[in-house]
Formats: sequence, C-alpha cells, structure tokens
Amino acid sequence: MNSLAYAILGVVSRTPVSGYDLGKRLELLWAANLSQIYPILSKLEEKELVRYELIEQIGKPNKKKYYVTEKGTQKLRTWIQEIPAEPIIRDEFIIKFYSIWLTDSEVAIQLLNNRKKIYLKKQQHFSEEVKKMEEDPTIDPTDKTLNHFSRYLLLTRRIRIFQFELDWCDDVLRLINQHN
Amino acid sequence: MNSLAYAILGVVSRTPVSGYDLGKRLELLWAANLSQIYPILSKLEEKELVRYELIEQIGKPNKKKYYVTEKGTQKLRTWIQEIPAEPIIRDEFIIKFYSIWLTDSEVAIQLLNNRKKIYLKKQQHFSEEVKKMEEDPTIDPTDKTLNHFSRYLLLTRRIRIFQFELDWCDDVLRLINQHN
DNA sequence: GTCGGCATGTAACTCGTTACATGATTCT
DNA sequence: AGAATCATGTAACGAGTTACATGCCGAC
Repeated sequence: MNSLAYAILGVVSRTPVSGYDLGKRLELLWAANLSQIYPILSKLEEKELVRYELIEQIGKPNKKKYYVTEKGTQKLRTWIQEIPAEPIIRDEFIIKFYSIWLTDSEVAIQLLNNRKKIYLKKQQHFSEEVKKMEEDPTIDPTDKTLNHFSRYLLLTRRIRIFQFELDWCDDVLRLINQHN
Repeated sequence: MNSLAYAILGVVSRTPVSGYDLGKRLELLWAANLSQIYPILSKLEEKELVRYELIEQIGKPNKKKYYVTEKGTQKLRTWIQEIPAEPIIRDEFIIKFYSIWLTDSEVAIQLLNNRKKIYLKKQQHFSEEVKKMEEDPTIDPTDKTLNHFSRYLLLTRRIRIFQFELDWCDDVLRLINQHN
C-alpha cells in the first residue's frame, strides 16, 4: 500500500469510477499513468478494499466500475491519521534556472516565459473546474461535513499556487530586464 | 543523462565538491540520496563531463573532489536551452486532506498543525542560508552576471513558498474553526 | 485517413529509496 | 554509551515512465 493506492481509495470513496476515469481524477491529488493505476486496482480488489461491477457499453469498450468497501474506507480512515511523508518537488526548471549564469539573459527570459505559458494554461484549466463547482446548485463547497469542501479547497489552492508561480516569474523577469 | 545528472553538473560547475557534499547542496535543486549520487558521478567521469582529485585527509576519510570539465559545462549549457519537463509534486498531505470528510475535524486540525510545524522549520533553515549570503561582503546577490544571483533568487523563492504554505494552513484552520 | 477519446492491460526499463558494509572522530 | 558527522560505495527493492497490444467511434 503506497501513496498512490491511498489516493485511489480516496477518489473511489467519493464516487465509483473506472480505472480510466481515475487517470483524470487523480490529477488534483497524485498524477499517475494508467499503467500504474490498473495493477493497483487489481491489488486493492484482491485485498477486498474495493470491488467492481462490469459495465457493458455499446460503441465504447466495456469498463469496470470500482466501488470502495467498508474495509477500504476503514483502511483509508486510519491511514489519514498517520503523519504524512514530506512533500517532494521534481522541477527541472529549477535546475536550469540555477545555471543560467552560464548562458546569456535571453535564455533565462525564454525559460521564464515558457514557464508562464504553462502555468497560465494550468490556471485556466483549474479555474474552469472551480467554476463548475460554484455554478452547480447541488453543491455547497462551504459545507465542512461534505466531501466537496476539501476538493474545493484543493482546487482553489492550486489556482493560488499557479498565481504564485506567475508572480514569481514576473518578478524575476523584471529584475533581469532592469538594466542598471 | 537524467535531471539529477544535470543538477550535479550544475552544482559542480559552481565550485568543486565531493559526492558527500553534493548530497547537501542538491537540496535546493533536486533532493537525492548519496546512493544515487555516487554512481552518477562515476558515469559523469566516464563521459569526461567531470574529473576528480583525491584529497587525503587526517582524522576523516579521504574524499574525491569533483571538478567540471569544459565538455561538462558545454553539455549543461545546451541542456538549459531545451524546454524543461513539467514539474511534479508528490505530496501525501494532499491525499489525506482530500479525504478528511471521512473523519472528524480534529484529524484535519492535527494534519494542518503538523504541516505548519514542518514548513516553519524549513523556512528557518533557508532563512539562515539567505542571511549567510547577505552578510557575506564578498557576495553581491544582485549582480546578474554572477552565479550568486540565481541561487539567491531560488533561496528567497523557497522562503516565499514556505510562507505560502503557512498562510494556506492558517486560512484553512480559520475556516474549520469558524463554527457557523 | 489520421488523430484523439474511450477502455484495459502487460513488459521493459529508468529512477528513487532503504538496507548493508566499513571505519574514524566528535558531540551529547 | 550511543548518536551524528564525515566519506564512499553496492545490492535489493519499490515506484514511475515509456512502449506495446487491441479495437471501436467520432471529429477534422
């Protein structure tokens, strides 16, 4: 049982999904490839933490809809209470930026502009997700007792992070262009 | 040649170091274990991107001081100009927070307070590093032509990130404690 | 007619972590 | 007395990525 297995349990606990769907829903939590997801789902099923229902579809391939079991919810509940591992960031940009002194400022500017572009796109994507929640009359993101609450906070958190990154890029660009 | 190999080149390009030292200096860029660093150093040496000098010490074990070669600097320079891979964040806290609705608010509060404690400690550590740079009369972090510039920006960036995280925790704690 | 989405999976490989091995010195 | 720091490395394992395999549908 690794972090990804618990992330999967966390998603399945909210609403039954297929492995394919999980690939997208994990984006907010712990990005993973389908080739990692499918074997874990099988193991979770073996351990009786989830079970699935075969959904036959026409025009589309059949799919397995996974449900959490009581055992699964319980396992997740106890895991949450353990102290989480420290966050790890793998950001190639940082390595490149660290060595920009070896090149000229043009390279740095390109690097920063590219980063801005990426974060702008991500921010737009997550803003749409937030909008969907806010416009849905059946969802109240401020109700702390419901699962929407934490998802909403994580979505807005993401947008804030992207804004942070965009601001940082602008700050550095300003410093670089400030020819004194 | 993976990201870590370039991170190592980036550190060695600034000042010759031992593998053991690299373990600490990579913290700002790309955290890695020594068991990963040593084999990569050997491969970099094979490819003539770095070379080393054996330093004999008394009281301490001997060490290998690694230097970058012209070939190494060149390799790094061209790599910087390629578009970096998108950043990856592995944060278990997020998975746990996502599922707090399965438990009571006590668990969420503990989770947040623990996170605050961790980020406070990290912030202090990096603040000390910044202080060292600022108090060193031989270093001018605002000089864009020197390598101190980018290191200083990455250090202050880190402190900003930690502040962001601390603020976010406080915001969420306020929301949770707001019993309405 | 090719590309992306839907859908599930396996195999090979690379990357990263933990454990092991050694051994002196210094701090608590 | 035991832990931490300095210093280098290997071995085993777990996590993550890329490539492969299959196949239908709809859009451009």
